[in-house]
Amino acid sequence: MSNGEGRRSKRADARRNEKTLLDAAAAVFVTSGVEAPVRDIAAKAGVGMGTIYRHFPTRADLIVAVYRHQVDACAEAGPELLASSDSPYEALRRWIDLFVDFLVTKHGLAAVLQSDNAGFETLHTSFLDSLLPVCTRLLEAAAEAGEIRADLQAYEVMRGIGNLCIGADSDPRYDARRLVGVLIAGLRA
Amino acid sequence: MSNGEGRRSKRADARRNEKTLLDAAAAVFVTSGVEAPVRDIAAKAGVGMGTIYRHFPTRADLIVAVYRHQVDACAEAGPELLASSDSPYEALRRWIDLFVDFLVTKHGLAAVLQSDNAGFETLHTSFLDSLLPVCTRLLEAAAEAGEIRADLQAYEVMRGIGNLCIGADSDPRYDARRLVGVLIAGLRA
Amino acid sequence: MSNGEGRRSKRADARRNEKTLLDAAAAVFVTSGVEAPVRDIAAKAGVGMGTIYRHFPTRADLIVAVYRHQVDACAEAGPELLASSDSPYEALRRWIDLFVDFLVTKHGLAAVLQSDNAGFETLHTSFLDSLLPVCTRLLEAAAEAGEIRADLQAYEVMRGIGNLCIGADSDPRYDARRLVGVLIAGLRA
Amino acid sequence: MSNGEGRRSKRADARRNEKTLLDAAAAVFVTSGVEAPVRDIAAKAGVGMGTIYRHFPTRADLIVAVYRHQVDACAEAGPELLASSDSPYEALRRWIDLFVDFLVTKHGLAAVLQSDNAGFETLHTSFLDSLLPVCTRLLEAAAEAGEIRADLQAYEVMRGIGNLCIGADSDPRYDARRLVGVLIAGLRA
DNA sequence: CATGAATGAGATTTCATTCAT
DNA sequence: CATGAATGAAATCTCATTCAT
Repeated sequence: MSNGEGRRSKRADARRNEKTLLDAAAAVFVTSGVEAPVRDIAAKAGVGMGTIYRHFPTRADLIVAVYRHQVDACAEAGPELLASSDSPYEALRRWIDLFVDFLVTKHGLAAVLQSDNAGFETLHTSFLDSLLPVCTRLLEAAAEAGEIRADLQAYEVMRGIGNLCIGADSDPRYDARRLVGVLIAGLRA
Repeated sequence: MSNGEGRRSKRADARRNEKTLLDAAAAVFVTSGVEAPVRDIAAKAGVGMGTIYRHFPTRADLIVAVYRHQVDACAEAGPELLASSDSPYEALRRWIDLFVDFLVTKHGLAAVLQSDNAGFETLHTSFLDSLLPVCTRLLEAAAEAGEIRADLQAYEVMRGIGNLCIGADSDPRYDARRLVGVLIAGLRA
Repeated sequence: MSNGEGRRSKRADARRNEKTLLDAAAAVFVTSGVEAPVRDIAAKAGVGMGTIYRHFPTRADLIVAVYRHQVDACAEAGPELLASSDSPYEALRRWIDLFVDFLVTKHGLAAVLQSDNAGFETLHTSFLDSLLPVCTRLLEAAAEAGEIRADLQAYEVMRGIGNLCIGADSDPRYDARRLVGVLIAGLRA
Repeated sequence: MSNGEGRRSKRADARRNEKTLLDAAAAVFVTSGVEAPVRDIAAKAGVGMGTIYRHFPTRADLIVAVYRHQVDACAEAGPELLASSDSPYEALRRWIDLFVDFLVTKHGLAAVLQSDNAGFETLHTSFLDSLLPVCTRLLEAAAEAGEIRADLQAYEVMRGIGNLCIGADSDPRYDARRLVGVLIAGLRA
């Protein structure tokens, strides 16, 4: 085996390894929530705990990586929805649906997103960096079209939606989607 | 000292002590949240941990006791507001303001209120028992007056409001009161 | 009420009180064993825990008092059995039956009787003071009659019997009476 | 270092550590009994408490491991004694000597062996699984040879012996070996 | 003298994080 | 670079014993 190939295969290995890790973490997050013991995730991935820590020094790093694709997809959907919807408000509504669908299926994610625990600062920031501009854009468009009030920051709206999604999966009497619908209705001018 | 007085003075003592406990717990809850270690609360009160357990066997019992008065006051304010407000919707709005004021000043309370942890079941139940009938009454009045949609359960509304209050005290960019206002606006028919 | 009467009735009260205590302790010992929490005994007696401690400073004192009558009765039965039995060995056998009957019906008593815990020293001593002379007498009589070996101390025999009774009530596969029978059979010359 | 070696050396390390643990536990058991606090055992071994729990999730697991070798040796000695002794009864007697020697030197072991505490169920079972068949075999052989009565179960006999050994080490006036001798003598037909 | 509230040591158990192999 | 054993701080809860009322 040549050095070049060796190096390349190592990189490939590392990528595969990281993929395994993220899949395992995602699976454990579904059943045990995003605060599941590191040991459980490592076990699911079939690696040592040290490997998790090497790739993702903090839990926030791991969570960010696990949901990176879905968050990016959500961010990217914003402009498309704005272009394809009948109105900015409709685009906003549909985009928020996407965001809510994402959140309510992630056991415990909404909860850590608003956690004031210092360790989750990164997570908070990362999600907001991706989504806040999109949400801002949609809110501005709807506000400019006179469809909604103009005095609300995207940060507040997203945070509110995030909060409404907390614990949505463990209580059949509570329908986060419906309440978010009420909130969005409340934005109307 | 007669037996009667003796017994009474002991009870008075215990009551005084319980007051100390509740004050200490309230204080610790403010700084460390309602999930603060029992040891910390005991230390703050200047009592042994056993004393906490004697008075409040579970953490839920303690939290309920700490906030009992405020919850009751909130519950009692409902009918009064309904009688004194210009409209049922206005009464609802003002009552919810009270509820939100209560929640946002209780570090971590909103979070445990929606926790699916079995230990907090009592807490959950206790709060709902007091407040749900009041909220139901206000929602029905407003719905009957045609001011709001009639398809939302009080449970959902209260839970939504509770969720919006989570973490409200640790983030200056997030104003739970304002968002709850948006939610209430969204109830309009 | 005269002083004399007052004093006498107080003594009567104290006696009644102590009787209540012992009955309650006996009852709790039956269900929870002789190491039951002091609180439980006090509750059963309808008195404060301090009252228990006043009358019986150590647990051993309480246990001794609870079983005083039965131990005395057992001690007194010795000479009678010796007089009325066909042989000293037969008297010994029947006396040990009494002792075993006493022990196996006292949940946990046999266990604390051999405990090396300093607190139970009194208990140990008290029981032995009453019963050892009786047992010694019976063993000597049987030994002198040539029915059993003469090299065993009463202390050892009683302790052995006590040990064989440990846990006899919680295991249907173990019959302490039968094993004690084997032990007594083993004493034969 | 190859993977194979790396893995093997790690296991060797863990084994060494486990040995340290067992030695420490054995030492603490001698001085403080088999119910010594986990913290004490960890301290003696110079490890964290978590290490104990990792290797031996329950106290019963630890006790079983500490005495595994001796119990096995005792079990294995049974057939040998049967083959090498002058009579089955003699083999039984000598085997029971081994068992008693084992028990009386284990502070508190005999006591937990008959404890009805659920946590010690495993311990109880483990010991019986090893020793009961051996004892049964010896009793049957002696019974068939007409040397002892045939109506006693090995369980009862072992339990009785175990009981006789309780507290044997803390009382110079009590010689468990001698009393067990009496019990065994009592088995004679 | 009786009460029972209060004390607080002590035991168990979990899990994030480190680091020797 | 990976492993997972080890660490040990934290938190909970119990109950014998004391002592203010």
